[in-house]
Amino acid sequence: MVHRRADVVSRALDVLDRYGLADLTMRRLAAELSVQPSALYHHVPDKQTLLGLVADELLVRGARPLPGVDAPWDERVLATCAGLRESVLAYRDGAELVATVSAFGLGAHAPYDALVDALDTSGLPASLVPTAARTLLHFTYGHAVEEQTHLQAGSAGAIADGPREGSDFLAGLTLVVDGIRLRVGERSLSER
Amino acid sequence: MVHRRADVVSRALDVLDRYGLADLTMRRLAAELSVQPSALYHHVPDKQTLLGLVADELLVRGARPLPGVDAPWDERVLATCAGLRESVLAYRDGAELVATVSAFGLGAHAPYDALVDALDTSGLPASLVPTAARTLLHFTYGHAVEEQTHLQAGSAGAIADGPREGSDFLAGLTLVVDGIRLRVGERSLSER
DNA sequence: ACCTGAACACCGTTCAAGT
DNA sequence: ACCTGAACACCGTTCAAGT
Repeated sequence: MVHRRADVVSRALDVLDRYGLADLTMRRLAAELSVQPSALYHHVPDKQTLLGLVADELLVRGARPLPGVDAPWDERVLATCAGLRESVLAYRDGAELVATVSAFGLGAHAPYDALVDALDTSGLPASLVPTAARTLLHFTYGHAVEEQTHLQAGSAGAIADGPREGSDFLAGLTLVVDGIRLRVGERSLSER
Repeated sequence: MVHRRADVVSRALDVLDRYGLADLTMRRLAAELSVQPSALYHHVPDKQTLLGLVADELLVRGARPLPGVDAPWDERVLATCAGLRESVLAYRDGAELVATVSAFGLGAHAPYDALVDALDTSGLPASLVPTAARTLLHFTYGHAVEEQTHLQAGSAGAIADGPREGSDFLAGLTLVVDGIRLRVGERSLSER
């Protein structure tokens, strides 16, 4: 059976969703493709790179139409973070995968770029835009990883824990970066 | 050579700092203690638990005197987050270890408890205190992991990247949780 | 171009047995 | 109580060789 890189990546995403990140091994993936483990290295240089590609594929599949560039900046920011959260929660261990890949710079650059793009029209000084974008990603990933950990623990019965409010995501979140208020969800931005 | 659990944990922390999280293996640690890998299971049920103990030991060693309970709540919050950041940055891969352990509920409960404690005196409605505490931890861990990734990449020469501003941590950060402003560094807290 | 087969250098964990 | 020795069931990756 002959495969291409895209087959390997989409099959890997499938394995991730069905068995989890810990079971997404090169050997498991190879077996799933009815191929020897070594054959994977014809399509991908190493596992690290593969995970980056899987994260990007996950994000592409979860992508929804975002507000246009003419929309208010805070709507764009909120839609980007909320969409990101929805995308990573849609796949088993998706939050951990994307957060890891992002931290190591192996992929998942699109959300950062989208945030920078939206923040560029916010009136926030350009020098603070990267910090603000990273702060929003920190919160979004951190929150999503925790949500997913508890959601999955609940369904697997691994951790016995109280129920979880799931709807507080970015609810009225305001970040102030160096004295600049950056409110998400209400479009206010005031200095000092 | 006879060991106790404390010896295993502190040696593990030593291996973490010298060789990194990826090289903190049961076999490596055993070799470091001049013992067979199986001997470790006399002191610790599994690796997961060990990592939790190592994270807690790291936090204990990095602990500094915090403002007392009579101090302003925002000073206490800021000191907790800043101290947490300092502690995890002081050990190689410390941020990743503590963040992971914390996400999986295997340890590192002290910072969360300290934040809840401080926020209890902030005037924030009690029902929002857990969310606020988790939000602050998300930001602190996310920021620290990213700082450390880039710091270590720079010193190892693995990733070539621009220089990094290191002093923007919690600088004027305000979080608004459900309409309640929670400003850190200036002790304001206003509703709506 | 795509894959096999075999090997290398590792993992975490278990368990009977020793002192 | 603390540890050894040996095994089990895995890893990621390389590389010569096949079609």
